[in-house]
Amino acid sequence: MNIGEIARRAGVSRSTVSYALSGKRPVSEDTRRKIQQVVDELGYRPSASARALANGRTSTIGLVFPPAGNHYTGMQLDFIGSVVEAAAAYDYDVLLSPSGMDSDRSFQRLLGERRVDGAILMEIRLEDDRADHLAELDFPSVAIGRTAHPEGSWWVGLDHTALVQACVHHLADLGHRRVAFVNRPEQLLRAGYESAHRGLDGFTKAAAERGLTVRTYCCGDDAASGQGCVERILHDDPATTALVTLNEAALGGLYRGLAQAGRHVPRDFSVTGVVASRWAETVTPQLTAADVPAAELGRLAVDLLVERLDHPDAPPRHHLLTPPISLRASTGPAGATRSDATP
Amino acid sequence: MNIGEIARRAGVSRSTVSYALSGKRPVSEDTRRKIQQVVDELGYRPSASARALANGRTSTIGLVFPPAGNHYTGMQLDFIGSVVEAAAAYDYDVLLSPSGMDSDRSFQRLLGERRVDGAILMEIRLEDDRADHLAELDFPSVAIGRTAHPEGSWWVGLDHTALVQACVHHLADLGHRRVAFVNRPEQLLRAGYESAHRGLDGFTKAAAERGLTVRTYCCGDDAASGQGCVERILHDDPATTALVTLNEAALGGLYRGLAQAGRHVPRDFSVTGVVASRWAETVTPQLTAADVPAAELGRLAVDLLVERLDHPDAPPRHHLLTPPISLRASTGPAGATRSDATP
DNA sequence: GTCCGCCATCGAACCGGTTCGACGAAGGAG
DNA sequence: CTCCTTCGTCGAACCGGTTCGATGGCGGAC
Repeated sequence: MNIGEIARRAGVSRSTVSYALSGKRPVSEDTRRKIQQVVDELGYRPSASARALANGRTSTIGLVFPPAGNHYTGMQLDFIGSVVEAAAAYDYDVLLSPSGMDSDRSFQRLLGERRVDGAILMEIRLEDDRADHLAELDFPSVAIGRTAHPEGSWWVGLDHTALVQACVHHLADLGHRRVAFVNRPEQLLRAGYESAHRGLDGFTKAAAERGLTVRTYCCGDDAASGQGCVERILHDDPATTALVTLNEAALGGLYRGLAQAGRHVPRDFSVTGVVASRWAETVTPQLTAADVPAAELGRLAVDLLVERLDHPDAPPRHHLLTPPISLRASTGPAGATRSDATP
Repeated sequence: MNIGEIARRAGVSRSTVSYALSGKRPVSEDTRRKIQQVVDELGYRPSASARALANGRTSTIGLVFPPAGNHYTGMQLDFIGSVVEAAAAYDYDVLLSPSGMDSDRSFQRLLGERRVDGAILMEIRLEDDRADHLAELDFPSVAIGRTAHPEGSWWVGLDHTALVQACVHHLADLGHRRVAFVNRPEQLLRAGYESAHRGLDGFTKAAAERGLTVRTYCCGDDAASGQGCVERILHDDPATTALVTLNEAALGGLYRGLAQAGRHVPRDFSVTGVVASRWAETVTPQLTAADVPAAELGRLAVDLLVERLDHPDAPPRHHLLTPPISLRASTGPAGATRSDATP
């Protein structure tokens, strides 16, 4: 079942078989047919390991994501799916690598043992040692998200700052004056996760611009935390009439918390944020939100990585996406009937 | 940066380096130290491709899941995460393969090109050509789910029949007499997806046992379909007071449909089913459901696969899980106030 | 002092492909 | 008829590890 066996049965040399299959040198029509026939007969496929060893490319890309400790969110799922699909279109396989730190064993495997030709990094931090490490080695990679200093590197990302700003302006336009921000978990914020930081920046900036009274919260990635977070918000400032969130996984909990506090969405309270559309459509009322185009980001990341692999000297490229807010049903004008507004 | 370089710098032969690092033959303490020092200095790591070629094992397992066309559900995400994590603990990498059919290009890559040592199959069908193909080749694999004839093969799975039966009995015990079943999409049922079939069987069987009046529905994997499905249910039989579902992704839509029809959960209408706990807890009221232990299934699948790889002649093993129903807040006694019950 | 055995190390072959340089036959130009 | 190309094919080297059999040096037993 190796190339020598094919060569013998076809009555030619191993190199001829190789050339016939790769087309890298001309082979006479007769021999080509003969070889192809033997190959088809035996169902021969060249060994990926041998090929990788010989030409130094594995035809595999690594997808590096954080360890499972914190739950995966729906966004991450969509990324993974679209990356795999896009990679398959370019004839690349995808190797999953759960990796937190730079010194990580799994990360070392990918790079040190040369298991992959390139890597896609998820869940980028503003100061990201994995990204720094890859840049240092000049290892082909594309980040999903951008670090504090993205110059000279390849990435695709969402303009979280602008997105959250748009959410705040949307609420301010509706007349909301007291707004809360529900961020990702505190440990992620402290670790420097890009979306958490830039989202928070955008929130603070836009709130200042519009002269809003705001509070910001961190919230665990699950329903119970979301519910608790709403309780904190309404306890800290019962006059709050709206919130903006980046936290997809807490969304259901946020809604539950509001319902239990007797706040009707959107009549008494508006909710918006940055969330993948399939999750925005799951809650009732459906969430008015900047839809995260996770699948598109995944596809673009693969496009960029393949370009970088094909042209090692190409100048860095990136894509910064700013999807519009999809108006659904979770936001409305402030100052409608609210029980505790008229004591 | 290859083993020859290490050997030269340490003043020994390549084989000695190999033995020093693998420990497969004794090496004097002095040489071992010298070699280790050079290795550390240069940060040497043996090439995975070369090693795979030499000893015929890639230290990689393939995770085969259906193409992205149909959305991924939360369950699948949890599987992927836990499989990757469990595999890492055994020093295996995970290669993702989107694969529908047996003749699939991607599937051929995995097997034909020997990219992986073994495979884990997700989304098993009762008659599954991928599973048959693997069994025929005697290729080490573990299925998540079991085919119609699982004898002699390795698998982990959920007893969907028993789980759905438990749901039906729970509803019947509460006095519900007219119950609907919301299954996965019709195309998946027709394709023979195991969970859809066994779940339906369990539903039909238990309903007959308890003498219930039932209807069964297929429902797309998204919120809009769920909402539409509830409309169909209430149109077909307005006296329906409960439903059982396997369809995680439609859950939010089911709730919305009920709310829009003026049915309060759980006062007017009970909802239950088989759903991962994190999703059951997202909706309000939280779903009483048999919690799918996706992470545990993933881990067990890896355990079994590794065992099979280590002991090629071991007899087939499997794990059939039947998690209990978690009582939450979405079911209640039938026959409470219902507007259209008293015209 | 000689012989035996063990331990540590080495050299060579092998895994299964790719690729380069060379070589022989056929065909065209002179 | 010879010379020079061109085309198709072959053999050998190489990618970077692993593994087997062989070899050399040393110490202990007699």
